Amino acid sequence: MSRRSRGTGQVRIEDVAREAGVSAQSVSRYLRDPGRVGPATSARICEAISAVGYVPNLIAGSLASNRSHVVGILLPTLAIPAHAGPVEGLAAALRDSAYEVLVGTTGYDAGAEERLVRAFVGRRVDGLVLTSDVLSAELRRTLTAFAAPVVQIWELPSEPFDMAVGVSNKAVGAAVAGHFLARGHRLCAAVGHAQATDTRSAARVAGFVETLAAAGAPAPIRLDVRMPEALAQADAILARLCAEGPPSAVFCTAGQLTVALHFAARRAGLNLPDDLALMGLDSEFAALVDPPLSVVRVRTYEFGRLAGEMLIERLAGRRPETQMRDVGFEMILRAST
Amino acid sequence: MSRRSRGTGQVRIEDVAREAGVSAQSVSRYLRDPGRVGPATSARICEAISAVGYVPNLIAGSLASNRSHVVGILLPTLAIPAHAGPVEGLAAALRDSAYEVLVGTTGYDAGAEERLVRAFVGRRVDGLVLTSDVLSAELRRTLTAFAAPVVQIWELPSEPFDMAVGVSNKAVGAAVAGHFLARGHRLCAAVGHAQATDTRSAARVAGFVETLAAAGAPAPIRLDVRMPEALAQADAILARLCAEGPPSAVFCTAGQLTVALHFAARRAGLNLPDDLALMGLDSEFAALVDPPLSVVRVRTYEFGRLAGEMLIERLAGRRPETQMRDVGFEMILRAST
DNA sequence: TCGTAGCATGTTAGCGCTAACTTAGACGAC
DNA sequence: GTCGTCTAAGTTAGCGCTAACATGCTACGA
Repeated sequence: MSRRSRGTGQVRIEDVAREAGVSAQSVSRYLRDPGRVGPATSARICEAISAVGYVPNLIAGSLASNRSHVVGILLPTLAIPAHAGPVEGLAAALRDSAYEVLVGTTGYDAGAEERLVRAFVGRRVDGLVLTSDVLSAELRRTLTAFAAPVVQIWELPSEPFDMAVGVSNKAVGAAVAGHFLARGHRLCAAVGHAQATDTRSAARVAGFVETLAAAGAPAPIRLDVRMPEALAQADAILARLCAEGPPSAVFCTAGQLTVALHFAARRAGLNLPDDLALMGLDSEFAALVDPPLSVVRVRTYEFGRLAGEMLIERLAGRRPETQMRDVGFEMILRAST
Repeated sequence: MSRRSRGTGQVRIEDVAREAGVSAQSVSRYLRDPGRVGPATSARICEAISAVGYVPNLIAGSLASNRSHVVGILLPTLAIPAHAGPVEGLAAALRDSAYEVLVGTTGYDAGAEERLVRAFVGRRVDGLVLTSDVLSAELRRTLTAFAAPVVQIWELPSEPFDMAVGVSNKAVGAAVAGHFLARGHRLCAAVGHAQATDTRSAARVAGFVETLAAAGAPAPIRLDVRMPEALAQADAILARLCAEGPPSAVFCTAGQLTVALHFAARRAGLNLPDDLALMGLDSEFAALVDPPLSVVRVRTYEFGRLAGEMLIERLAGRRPETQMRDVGFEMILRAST
């Protein structure tokens, strides 16, 4: 069974080679591309591997080949399905390529992001997926020196570092504003995310505000909330909005809070959409509540999947035809607006 | 700035050593434990590092020290917050320990699990967190040979491989059944998860069924559904349950489906809890719907956090006092039951 | 004065693998 | 027969770091 040697006591490639009566290099070749060794050798190596119970040491391989076969992804949190989506997409895209996914969560903290990028660079990841559209000068310097492919996801940065996959969050906000205007709303409200590093939420609100202004509507009521605490305070948030207006339509970019506001509005005796129109980003329950919620759907899984594909292209030495991909969004209009 | 050498063109520890006028070993010592070099040397090394822009190659370090400083975690999917929780918890527990988290999603596929474990073993992870309570003989063999600490999370296995953090899913089901019985329900229903490898959902249903049987209640109606597709078919699922009973109480262990069933029941004109009692696992919306849902809360974040702590203990050469930790659960009784 | 203990630092020898080069042999064109 | 070409395999020399051992120095009690 397991044939030990000195050192760390691991079964090494040389143990396989000895067992099969070939050189270590042939075993190495067999493992990375079986077609490059003869059929008889191939068979003997295959047998030898299971005979000695060999599991290649990918760390040693990484050092020798200068390829870690690991891709890193940084995101604010995994607790929100919209952020977990890209990780799933990335893992799916890399599944058949012998790449593994290293995950770092920043908790919306820019300092944590820089620390994690340094840790990932230290591990010599072959590619990096970031959830920030603006990078500090320090970070750009680190990444430039590192020279690995980088994909920024979620937003389409005005100054992309390398590649990007995302959506124009500003366009999302503008589309919602356009929809509200078309329905005849004038005084609107926007509920955003209070995390300063969540530039995506800020961009959606900005697009919303600008479009209303351009149409001559009054400036919308604005409120920024902290998630997930705000979920339990939906009644108070709704009351604050109404106290300043009340608005006839609310755009909520803070994830699940939209559904919570829906319940709060019903508890307050408001009829949707006549007393209040409500729209937000997609969530699992948006279609289930009564009346069902109009939403903007952004396919975040695709962010990760496409990022993975672009990284693979680059790591294979090819240059993807597009460096910046807009996944777009979908307005799903239901009874709440 | 960057001082290149031959080879891969990276800045190496030796470049720092030359710049600081010390040996490479001193730089290595400084990096891992600054207290082990003299203060003057320390200062010169620190300057030299930023002067040459050095980022240690952790891959080379791993090979030499036989410690990867990476921990792997395997889970069925990240799309469900209950499964993303442990990853966050693990990352949080490891944050200050210079360990990174390698994530693998199996999609409830046992084959994928074995593949991923092999890939993680190949990367020589220092520890492993698994979301399975039963391991195949093949897997046990691989892990035994690998000899790294392993924590199984979610369920408390009858035959733990090494360490475990979880909850007795059977006790969860039993507690819900007990609650239903105490409220006078006789004919109940259990909606579970159709994925064969989701033994956690199966255990909850089993505990539920056994407790009802022990109390002499009729065998509950049982239904297994596929998630997340079932979310959109809540009306049909409710209709099927009612056609076979109707039951007076439903225990739904399939995540978010409980909330969807709640809406379906209201659409069907049923009053909760008089016409139908409904209870499930916790979700963000359970408290928000009307009437609010009774739930069982399981702190999955703690699974990951405690698993991380136990791994750190073991990796530091200590033996955690308990090898198996029951995080327990909480029954939150609201108006739906 | 010596011995030895303790600390800071240097030297040596790999960790397990693969890139790059080398060799051996088969085959066919001329 | 000679040469070049091709394929399959072996040989050599690291990848960048750290464990383990070696060295040199200072301090201090007997």
